[in-house]
Amino acid sequence: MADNATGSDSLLFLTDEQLRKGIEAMFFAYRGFTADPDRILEGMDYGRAHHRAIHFIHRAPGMTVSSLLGILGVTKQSLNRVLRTLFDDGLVEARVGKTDKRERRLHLTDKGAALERALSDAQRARMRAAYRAAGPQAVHGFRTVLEAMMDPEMRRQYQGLREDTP
Amino acid sequence: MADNATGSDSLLFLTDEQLRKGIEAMFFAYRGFTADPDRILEGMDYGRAHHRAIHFIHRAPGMTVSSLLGILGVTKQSLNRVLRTLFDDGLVEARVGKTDKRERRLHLTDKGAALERALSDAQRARMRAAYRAAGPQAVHGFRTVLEAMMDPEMRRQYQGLREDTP
DNA sequence: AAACTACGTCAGCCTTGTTGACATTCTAAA
DNA sequence: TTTAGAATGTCAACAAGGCTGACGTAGTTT
Repeated sequence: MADNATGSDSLLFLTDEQLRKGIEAMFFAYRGFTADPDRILEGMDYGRAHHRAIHFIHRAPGMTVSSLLGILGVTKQSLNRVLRTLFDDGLVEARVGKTDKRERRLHLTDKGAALERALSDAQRARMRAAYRAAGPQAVHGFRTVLEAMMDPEMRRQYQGLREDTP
Repeated sequence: MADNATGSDSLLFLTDEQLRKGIEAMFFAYRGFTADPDRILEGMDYGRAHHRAIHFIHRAPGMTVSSLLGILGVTKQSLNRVLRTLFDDGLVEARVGKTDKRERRLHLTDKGAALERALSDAQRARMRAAYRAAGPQAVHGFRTVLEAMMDPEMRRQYQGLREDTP
């Protein structure tokens, strides 16, 4: 439990009203969270789904299609539609697995990495501004609560990603 | 700025790596955030869009269509499709404005309030568990960072809603 | 050889967003 | 008192990005 620093561990932070505020904060903040990348993407032929794929391929290069599927939590048909355009446009390339040739190991091309940078620069800029305004203590709390909100399976994905090159 | 409680206001919390963790935390946590209501809704003819409308009508009864439009940030055509089904199914009713008869003041019916309760009970349960696990300090930080992430306009919506009955 | 796995693909459907155009009713201003 | 504008509803068409179901092709494992 927390360290009761205020002296009033009054549980007032668990009232329905406080919870409602938290719920709405998630709703409004998520809009801000996606707004900047969305603005960059619009006009291109891409959307938020492409952003997510690019993000996670960048994060763990060499990731297989099925592990990306697991992280994104969509069907392979849905992901495939996205990946196909990324292949066709030369943003992502798939290399046949070394030990298991059925696997497609996903990597960003230079072009893909450039777009990734543009998107994540925009998203990080907002995040950085928010972090800076809130301070390190708040950031720690922010992360703690978000982690506690995740489904256990997602929490594993969140914590467990590593360089996916065996 | 923050109160530098740790003695090391090292700005290490602003590294790209820390920001990336925050970004992914938002992504995974938002999935958990919507999962429970989505489960309730599926099988009914409703979706997340209906949930949002119901939530905000509950929160500020008597709200006009255009202010709901402003909060949700969608087009009137899109909202109308949702509202129409809610009217037809008797979850929401529209009362003509007293002073301005062009306005439709939105209210939940008993049936609508019942669904709202089911949805928000589920969503609050997860939120409450997360809050309790994280503790009051963390919750405060959570809210602080989320607020700082919002667009200014959305922040006003977040802070400014009041009983919308003039 | 048979079974299973990883991946791709076709086809069709749904929700929820978008634009554009237009109609109605009511308010407010000239 | 017209007239402009605001609040709302609605029709049509389209797009993104989810979904299911079915099927095919490599490659692996048993």
